[in-house]
Amino acid sequence: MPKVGMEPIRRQQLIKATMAAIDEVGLADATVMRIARHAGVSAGIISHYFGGKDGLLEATMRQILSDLGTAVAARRRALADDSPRAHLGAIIDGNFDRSQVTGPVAKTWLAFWASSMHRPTLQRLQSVNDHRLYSNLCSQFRRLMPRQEARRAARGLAAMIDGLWLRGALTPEGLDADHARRLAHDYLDQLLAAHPSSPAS
Amino acid sequence: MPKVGMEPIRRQQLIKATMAAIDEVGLADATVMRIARHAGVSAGIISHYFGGKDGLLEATMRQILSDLGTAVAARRRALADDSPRAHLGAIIDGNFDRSQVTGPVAKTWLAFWASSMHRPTLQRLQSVNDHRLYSNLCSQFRRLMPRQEARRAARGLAAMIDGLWLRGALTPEGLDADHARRLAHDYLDQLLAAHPSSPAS
DNA sequence: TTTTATTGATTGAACGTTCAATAAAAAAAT
DNA sequence: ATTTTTTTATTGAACGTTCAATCAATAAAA
Repeated sequence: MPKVGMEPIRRQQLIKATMAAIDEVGLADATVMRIARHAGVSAGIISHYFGGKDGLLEATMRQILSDLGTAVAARRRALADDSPRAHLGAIIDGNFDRSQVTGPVAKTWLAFWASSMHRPTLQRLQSVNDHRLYSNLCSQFRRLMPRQEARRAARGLAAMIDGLWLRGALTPEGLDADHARRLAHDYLDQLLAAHPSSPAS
Repeated sequence: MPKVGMEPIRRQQLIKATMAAIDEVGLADATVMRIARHAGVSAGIISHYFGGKDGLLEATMRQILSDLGTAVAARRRALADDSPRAHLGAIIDGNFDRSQVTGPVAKTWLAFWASSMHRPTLQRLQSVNDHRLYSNLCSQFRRLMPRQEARRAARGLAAMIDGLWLRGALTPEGLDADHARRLAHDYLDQLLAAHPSSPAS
């Protein structure tokens, strides 16, 4: 079947296969051969398109982060009003969309999260993403409260989002996105309730 | 140096060395030889005392969970009053003690968390521990609100605790336990504020 | 002298990477 | 249109490395 212009197709195939393999047996046992089998290709092709296993893993993490960023940005762009609460709500919803919070993506994300502690490349990606979330939250809270408090609120909401999502990834039944979203929104309401310019929702 | 009664000493040594190795290079690169070197012994001894690498990893996770349980239980026993708020506060504080939230323990915990998704033995340990936390939280909230709401509150607080801790494990500077504790307590206050029999703190 | 604790070289399995060989499509030539 | 040539995509066996586990040998206490 070799045709011209296979590169983007194969890259996408292999990234998806990587998530499937990690979902199936975990990052530690996601060998190149298992990933290749998921994609229906041979093991050698991975080095050809990604320079090696590490390149594929990095590309996979990039894909997940990029999907997440897209989901958040789309919801913020579609916002009716420009209030801080609306933006913060959109950020929450975007984080619980996460281009399907479905099993494979969630487990892959957590696996990368853990291994980003010791792989500089992944750590950089994770750190950039993390800073973006924090800074987005912070600048919205900043419109309603002094800097110090805004920082606290941002840290709290970020922790809540990550915590809900982490627990979702670990429970065998998977994340109940609606339930998680509701808890996060409730927390957001409580954070805003103590401050003046927040209309009762 | 071989003496009689080395077993408990070596076991403790090796468990500590396991955390040190995971802190240093991550679970994936924590080989038996590296762990043994950290403990100042040979690689073969691991199989002798733990039956193999898996046995050592399981024992290490058990140790962490047991330390956590001890920290929480101690604070609850030392409580002055028996109010739900006091118990919940003690649970929070115990979780942010975690027998030192210091680097090695925190990173080891997160590493196990991630790999518990695919190792049945670790998953069982993690699940038992998780259920204990949730059920403790739930029964205290239950004293102040109807079951449905108590469940929600317990889920929310558990997520907040895990989220704060997770973020702490990932930031290079490590977890700021005081700050995390304060955020969790604030959230707890907000959860309780909406309900009758909670005196203003 | 017996028992207990420990070592470290060895073994076999598993892994990622490489690369010569191959197969299929595209392009060029007839 | 058909054949030939070139290009692109892919394979899978071979290689070197790394790891966990084993076990005969050893060393120190009892």
